Amino acid sequence: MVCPLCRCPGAPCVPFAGDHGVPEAFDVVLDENCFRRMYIPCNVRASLAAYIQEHRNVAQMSGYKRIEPALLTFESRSYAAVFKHRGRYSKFCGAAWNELTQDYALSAGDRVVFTLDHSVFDLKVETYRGGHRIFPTPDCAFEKLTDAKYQLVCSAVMPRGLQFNYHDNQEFVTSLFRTSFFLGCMPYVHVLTPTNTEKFLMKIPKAVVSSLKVFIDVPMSANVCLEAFKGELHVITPSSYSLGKKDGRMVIARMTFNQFLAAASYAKDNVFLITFKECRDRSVSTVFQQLK
DNA sequence: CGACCTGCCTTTAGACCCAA
DNA sequence: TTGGGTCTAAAGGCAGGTCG
Repeated sequence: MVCPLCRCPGAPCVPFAGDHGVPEAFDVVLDENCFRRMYIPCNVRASLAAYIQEHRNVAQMSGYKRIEPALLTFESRSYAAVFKHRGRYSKFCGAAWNELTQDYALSAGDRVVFTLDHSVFDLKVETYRGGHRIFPTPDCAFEKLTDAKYQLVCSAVMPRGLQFNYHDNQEFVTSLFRTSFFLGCMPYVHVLTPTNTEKFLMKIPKAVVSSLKVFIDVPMSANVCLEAFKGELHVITPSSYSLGKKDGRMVIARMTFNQFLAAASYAKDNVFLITFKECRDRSVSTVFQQLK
C-alpha cells in the first residue's frame, strides 16, 4: 500500500497535530526503489521545503559558498542529494542520494529519520532498520585512503571469525596511521586469548615478522619494547623476543609480557592492532592499540 | 622442582580441482 | 560457471624436554 498523495509506502499520511504543525523530527519509510529516490511524506513535505528554503536564504545572505543544505548522517557523512519540491510530490534524488543508499546499503522498509536542527546548516538524518541504526558498510571507512594506505590496510592479518563494522574499521585506520614512527609493515589484529592472559604467551604470526624484515634487521632474539596507548596512559615495558626456529613466529618473553598486560590493564577478548615502530635509538617497539 | 622453550598435533581457512 | 569435495599451509594450543 502506498499513500496516494506522496507515494510513500504505507497507508495515507496522517496530518500532524503539533502546536505549530511543523514536526522537529519525522520518519521516512523507504520502498524498493529507494536507491533512485526517496519521497517525502505529504504531511511534512511542505514544512521540510520551507525549512530548506529558509536555509538557502540564510546561506545566500551570508554569502556562503554552498547554498543547498546536504543530508548529514549520524556518522557526519555529507551527501549533496538533490531536493525536488513539486506540486504533487517532494523527493530527494540524484547521484549523491544514490551514493547514500549504497554506502548504507539501504533497502525497502528501512527508515530515514530527519531531525530539523536549526543550529546546523545541513539536514540531519539517521538511518534505521527496525530498532537498530544502520551503519555505513565497513568498506566506507577506507574510502578516503590513498592507494598505498589502502593496500596496507588490506594486507592486515585478521583473526578468524572477527567481523569489523564501519566504526571498527574507522578505529582501525585511525590507530594504524596514528603512530608517527610506524614502520609500514603488515598490521596485525589480535584478540587476546586465555593463552595470552593466563599463560602470558604471545606469538606474532610469521607473515607479520616476514614483512617486518623488509624494513629492519630482525635477529633470532633481541630486546624489544612493548608499548600501549590507552587514552592518556602510555605504557612502555622493556621486553625481549625470540623467533621460533621452525615456524618463524616471534614469541614475546613471558615474564615481561605479563607485566605489560598488568600495567596496561588488558584482558581476555580485548581486540588489538599490533604494529612496530623504530625508536630514535634504533631499538624496536611493538605497539598495542586497543580497538575493542 | 619450576619456569620457559621448542616441537608436535589439531583446527581452520584458503587454494585447488573436478563434475554437473 | 559454479558448487562441492579435497588438500595444504599456517595459526593456535598443548605438552614434553631442558636448564637453572
